[in-house]
Amino acid sequence: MPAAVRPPLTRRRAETRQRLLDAALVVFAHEGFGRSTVEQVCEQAGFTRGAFYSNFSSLDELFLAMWEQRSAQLLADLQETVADEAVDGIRTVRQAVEHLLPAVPVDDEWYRITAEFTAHALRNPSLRKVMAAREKAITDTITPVLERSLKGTGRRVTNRSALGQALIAVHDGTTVQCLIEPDDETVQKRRLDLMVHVVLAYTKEIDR
Amino acid sequence: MPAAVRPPLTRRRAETRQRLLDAALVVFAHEGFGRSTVEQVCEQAGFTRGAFYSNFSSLDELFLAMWEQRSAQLLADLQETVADEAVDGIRTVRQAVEHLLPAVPVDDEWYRITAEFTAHALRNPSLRKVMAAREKAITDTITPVLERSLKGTGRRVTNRSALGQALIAVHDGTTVQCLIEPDDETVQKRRLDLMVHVVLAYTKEIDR
DNA sequence: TGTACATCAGTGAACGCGCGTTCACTGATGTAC
DNA sequence: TGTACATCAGTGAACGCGCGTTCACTGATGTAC
Repeated sequence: MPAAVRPPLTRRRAETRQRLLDAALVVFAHEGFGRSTVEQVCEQAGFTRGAFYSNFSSLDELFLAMWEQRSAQLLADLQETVADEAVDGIRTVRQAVEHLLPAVPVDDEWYRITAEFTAHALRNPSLRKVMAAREKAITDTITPVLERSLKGTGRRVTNRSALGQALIAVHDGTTVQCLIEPDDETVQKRRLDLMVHVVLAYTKEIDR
Repeated sequence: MPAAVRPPLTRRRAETRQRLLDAALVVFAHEGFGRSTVEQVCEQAGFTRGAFYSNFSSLDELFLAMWEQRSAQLLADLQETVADEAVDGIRTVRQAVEHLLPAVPVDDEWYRITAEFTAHALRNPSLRKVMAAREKAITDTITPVLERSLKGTGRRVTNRSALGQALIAVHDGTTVQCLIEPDDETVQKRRLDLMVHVVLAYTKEIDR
């Protein structure tokens, strides 16, 4: 019972949309957004091109819808994964980072898409806003989770939003490095080290 | 007098190649690599399509050639800019970072291209190697320059290559943030802060 | 330095495919009685 | 619950454009004498 400003959106229609969104992820990751065609997306989804135009007005629109849905989903998954985990055993910042990092998967496919979306957003002011909003959402999700993990370490965050921003930058920057050299273990280790250093820099010991 | 394994490459030919490479930068930055066409590049360069095929076998090849040339050029420029500058006045790590950071311009156009090249490289193993090599070249250029700037600060680098890797990650990660929110000064300031923290983490005081 | 010739490099027309976009249509879904 | 009808949602054919790719050609460049 949607308080429809938009047309009611029947079940059939919602399913078609979703199949197109799912197909978009697969095709864009494989071909690259720029090289993808309406035809390819429809074939992947098992529809004819008419179905596409009945649901979206352009590939750009589909790309945006898919990216927003997917990144929201990733955040939700992250939160769910980490929310109920015990943090009792965590005594050091390194342990806290080791606890969180695996919850953010280094996903090849998704990263390709994000990189292209970023490039795309840099050409389009309204997409920049979408990306900026997404970044804020990530910070808002990550920081509380991190603070919870830090409880047993005797340290507290000194500047929440600066830490959030720093972690995103480091996360994104090191993700590329990990994906470019997937067999190099040092890259992975240094990624973790760097995050630990950053968390240390933006927290301080609680004086009692 | 090239020790030609490759055909001698006359001057005319070299100029045509270069004009195509320059045109590629403009067009790819504007349209995105995936959305660019041979026709557009040729028009920008002032040639017909035949000229393109006489010099490159595909847009992919042109993209790679352009990216390699450009990023080598950026590194060379960086080195030249910073090489002769005085570092006498530098007494703190913050000053050292403030000295270096402006030498690496935050270039919108170039970043778009790099982001797409990254996405592209993630689909293509031999391009991954190109990117990995590039990253090594960056580290090799940056680290000595940074060490020179650190002379007056009484600190020395503890792990060159880890620091190099960390700085690249932080640089790339924060560059996106700066480009996404170009009007937000905090983002810029925090970028600098983060770099300072990182340099501090990977250096230590010289004990005398 | 000038001329004749050979090779090279870019021209531009031609071909055909693939794709975006539209639209009359039909089968699926929902509603009223 | 069943039937008749209305609306909706995706089909698939059709159209045409833009582009990739080729190639016989011509004008530019280089070389030998």
